[in-house]
Amino acid sequence: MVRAQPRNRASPTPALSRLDALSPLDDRSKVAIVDAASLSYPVMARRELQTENKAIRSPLLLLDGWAARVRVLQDGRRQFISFVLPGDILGHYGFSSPVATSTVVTLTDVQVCPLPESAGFPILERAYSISCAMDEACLVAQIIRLGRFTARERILDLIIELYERLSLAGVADSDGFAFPLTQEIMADALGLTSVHVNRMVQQSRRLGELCWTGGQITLPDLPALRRAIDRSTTTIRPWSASPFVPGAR
Amino acid sequence: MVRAQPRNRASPTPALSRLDALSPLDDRSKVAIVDAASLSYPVMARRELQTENKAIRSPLLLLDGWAARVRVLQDGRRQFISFVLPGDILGHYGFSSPVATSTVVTLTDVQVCPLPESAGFPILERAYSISCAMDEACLVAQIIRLGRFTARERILDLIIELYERLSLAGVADSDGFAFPLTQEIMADALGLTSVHVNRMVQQSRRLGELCWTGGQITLPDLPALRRAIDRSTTTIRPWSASPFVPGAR
DNA sequence: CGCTGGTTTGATCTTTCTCAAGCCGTGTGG
DNA sequence: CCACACGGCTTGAGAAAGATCAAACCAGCG
Repeated sequence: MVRAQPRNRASPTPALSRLDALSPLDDRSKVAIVDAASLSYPVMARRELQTENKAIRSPLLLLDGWAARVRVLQDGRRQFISFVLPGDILGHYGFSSPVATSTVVTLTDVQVCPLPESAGFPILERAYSISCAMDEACLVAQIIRLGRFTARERILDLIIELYERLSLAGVADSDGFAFPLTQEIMADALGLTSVHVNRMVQQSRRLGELCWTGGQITLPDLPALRRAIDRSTTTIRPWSASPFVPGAR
Repeated sequence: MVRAQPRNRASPTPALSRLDALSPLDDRSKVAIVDAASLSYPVMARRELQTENKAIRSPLLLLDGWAARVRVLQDGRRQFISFVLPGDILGHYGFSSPVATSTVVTLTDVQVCPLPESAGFPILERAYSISCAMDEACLVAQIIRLGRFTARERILDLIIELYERLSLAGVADSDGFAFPLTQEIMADALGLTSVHVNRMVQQSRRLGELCWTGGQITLPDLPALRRAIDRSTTTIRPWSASPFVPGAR
């Protein structure tokens, strides 16, 4: 059966690459993703994909572009909660909750498609479940940044996280990646002002740890950066680092 | 069949109360909880219930006492990620991850028991799933606090959240509740120093919005507080509060 | 050419941290 | 019964990180 091919159909590659990296997919799952991607449609920047407390139309798969979970306080203060990158899942909460827990806005023009149903696809289900665990890990990372990192650490740590997530989706190469965030958005993600973000970024540029121009970022020495910042979710530390050591800061 | 009754067995009531409030339980589920509670055992304060990157022995149900998810950086900075209260579930991640994503320490002496299996209990499964969604909502709330709230707002907002969660488990009454956290722990949860927490708490006491003595807290005018702080996860706001209003802070 | 959105810079102010000491209640061993 | 050690709370003075306000700059674009 020949399916009509919509022009401008988004590539399923980032989603395939990411989900497959999280948990190896079988052919059936891959076909499901490719099929879903053929139903992709574009959404312009600055549109709400999901609105807090409103029903979720259907869980989505982001195929291309960037989005973010955000909350805006009554007095206008804005906090970006997390970023949604190509290959990420949106609005899929185990099996409860027909209601969105937060607003999701597009930061760039994006391509989305309905998320393939996982019922009866244990392999796909597993991938979704791991994706969900990753989301949680990102929230935790965000808490650590906001709670205990300095401005400079916050900025670099977030950039590294985004870089690593983009790599998973195969949309970053070792010598740089497209970075569509403005300094103001960074500020509202990191609990800072854009002025301060700017000054810290400049400092990092001067130190040669960060090249950021024209929506492109390169990290000249990623391993060194990872060491400088405490990016050690995966590190096992000795007893001395017990949560109850006194004199900690 | 008469089961031997261990002395000092913890009450299943908070867990029952909380889970039933999240999603009404049937008798079968209640029996499962009560049975599990009969297997409860005590753990002293300042012990690790779960260690980051170590295998999870088995998912747990906290029956009594307080615990917290925490991360400690190499240089000793400590961040409490979230608090675990009576009736809360621990180490249950959909069906993936045999590995703990963060360390959980007891803050007081606690009583825990193995979490009843939910396989084949759709009703229990649903309650767990909602509990899990609540956990996520708490992480998001924590991000908002750390990112965009002032010190005073952070403190009051966290106290209100804990009060509301304790109410769900039925272990808080309108005129106050037991509050075992030290100001230092509050500080490490809120990204502040204990000195500053102390000063802000005193200010709130002077203003009469908070009574906190001897491990007991009362909130004389909760509705007013909720209004003063932006605690409006549940509020639907008009278009003007779009994530992209300019001039926001 | 003149907007527009984003970045950069400077000067000043505020919040929060740091360090250091004192206080207070509780429990413990002499 | 007292001394004192301990954990947690309180207070003060000075320092630093980050916010605020305001203006200039700069590139892309209609």
